[in-house]
Formats: sequence, C-alpha cells, structure tokens
Amino acid sequence: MKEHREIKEILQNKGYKYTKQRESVYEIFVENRNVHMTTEEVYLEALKVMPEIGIATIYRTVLVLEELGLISAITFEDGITRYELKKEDDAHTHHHLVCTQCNKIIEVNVDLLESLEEQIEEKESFKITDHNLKFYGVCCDCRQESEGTKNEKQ
Amino acid sequence: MKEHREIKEILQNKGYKYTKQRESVYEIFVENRNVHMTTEEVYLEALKVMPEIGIATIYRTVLVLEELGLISAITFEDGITRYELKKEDDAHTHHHLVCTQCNKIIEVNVDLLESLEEQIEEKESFKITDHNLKFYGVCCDCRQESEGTKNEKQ
DNA sequence: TTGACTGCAAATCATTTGCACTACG
DNA sequence: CGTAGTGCAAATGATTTGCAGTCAA
Repeated sequence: MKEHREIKEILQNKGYKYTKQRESVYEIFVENRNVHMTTEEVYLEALKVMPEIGIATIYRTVLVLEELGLISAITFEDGITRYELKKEDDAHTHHHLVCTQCNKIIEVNVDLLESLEEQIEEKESFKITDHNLKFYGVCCDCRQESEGTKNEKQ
Repeated sequence: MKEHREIKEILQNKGYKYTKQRESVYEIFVENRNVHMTTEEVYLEALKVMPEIGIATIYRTVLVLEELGLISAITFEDGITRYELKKEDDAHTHHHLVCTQCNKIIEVNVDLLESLEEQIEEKESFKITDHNLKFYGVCCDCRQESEGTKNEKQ
C-alpha cells in the first residue's frame, strides 16, 4: 500500500529519475507478489496500464529495480530471466522447488544453509555473500496425478 | 582412458549412432574434466581435431551427451549454458562457488543437503530428484588482491 | 540401402543498443 | 533548460531449425 509512495524517493535517493513507467512496473511486481515474471509478462501487464510503453523500457526498468534491491532475478533451465518482488526478511532462507513435470515454482523457507556456508568459508577461504538453491522434483499435484492415471513417465 | 571406448556402446545402447563428431566432443569433455565449457568453447576445441565440424553439431551433440548422463549443464547469471563432464559419484554433493569478482568457478563437495531435502519433502510433499546449489562471493585470490591494493570496490 | 547425422545458412528468441524525442528535476 | 529516460527499430548473441548431402548400421 504505502510502498507505492516510496518508489519515488527510493529512485531519487539513488540518483534515478522518477517516471510513470518505473512506478507502473514496480506496481506490477507489488501486485504479483510471489510470482516469477518474465520481462515479456511484465511488458504485457504494463501495456494494460500504459499502451505506449516499449519492451526495451521494461528491460531497462527491471535492471534498475534489481539494482535498487526491490526485485530479484532468477534463471531456470529455459534460460529466460524471471523477476519477483524481493522480500528483505527471507533473503537468505528463500529457495525454490521446481516441478519438472508442470514447471510450477514453489517457495520454501528453510535456513539450514548457514552451517554449510560456514564450513565452506573456512574450507575454501571463500567469502560467501549470497546463494542460490533450487530443488527439482515432482510437486504434490503431479504426484497425485501420476498415481491416478499411472501413465508412462515423461 | 577406457572411457573413450565406451562412448560407442553407450550411444548405441540408447539407440544413437556412433559418429566421429560425437566421440570427439565427448573426448573434449574428458580432457577438460572439471572445466565448465560453453558450446562455443567446445566448438573451438573440436575445430582443432575436426576442422569441418559445425557449431550446430556441437549444440546437438551436447544435448545427446547430457541425455546420456555423460555431461551436465549449468547456467550462471550470464545466461550462457555451460557443460562439464559428469562424475556419477558426487552428483548429489557437488556444488559451485562463483566468485563475483573474477567469475572463477570453484567446486565444493559437501552433502549437508540431505537432511534439508528430507525436511522439504515432508513439509511440501514434493519428491526431490535433484538440486542445484550455488554460492556467490569472493574467492581467496580476489580477497587477497583487494586487501593488497585496497582499491574501490566494483 | 536408408534413415540418422552432419554442415551450412537462414530463422528464432531473448536481450541490447543507437537515436531522435520527451519529460523529470 | 539540460539530461536522464523513453519508444522504436535495428543490432546482437546464443541457440535452433530446414534442408540437401553423408555415412553408420
């Protein structure tokens, strides 16, 4: 709600100009919390609000929003970059389950990675600043389906 | 060594034909164990051995080798797919440290993920079949460098 | 022999960029 | 006003695909 107001200041604090298109794109992410959107999808949403907006603007805006820490990017096997609204709180415990059958993405929050990170930092003398953990498998919906139909797997 | 021999049978067992180009590409991966190669890089290597080979063949071969379980793909932020020889043994404990300064990729082997997976499988009723874990940070070389020079960060 | 495989060039697809125009500060 | 930001179209870069010729089985 109030986040809509802040975007202007956030932009200006970092030396960016406030523009309608940036606000609109940001709102799309706010309205689609927890949805991983491709640039194309964001563009299609943006068109509803600003029919003249160009997709290049979306690409550029998304980079700015990421730089501002408002959204975060993830790339799955298809190679297409997707973005979602960033929730500061769970940054380090926020992982993805990717269903290899229906491509659904499920969020999980677990933070068992801390001890692992400590181990690695010591062993490799590598200063870890971030991580990215994805699990692949079959979601509960698809498991039930395949149990029901008992079809060939693929 | 003997792996070179097996490729023919592996291909044929899965209904693929054995070809010189497939063997050559596979050999490149064997010779570059632990190196994450882009298709372009594999192509350049292949050219040394088979000057007539086309890059489309590399793209197609790499898919076959992946399908056969001989190599595995990873994608980093640059969106380019890289492949490396798969080592059956450490499939589940093989992770990557990505240095955000020099882009070096370091392998780590730790298997603290099992208990995490069990937790998630139970909590989400999601059958995990694979995972992908990357850590981002600064490798020991870059840490020393920045300590030495004490330059601006970027 | 014959269909899978290859090489080449053209096609795709996501993303980037050059440029003239617009509008934020 | 001056410049960052935008829209558009063309450029790029990785990957894919159509097709005619080649070769493994």
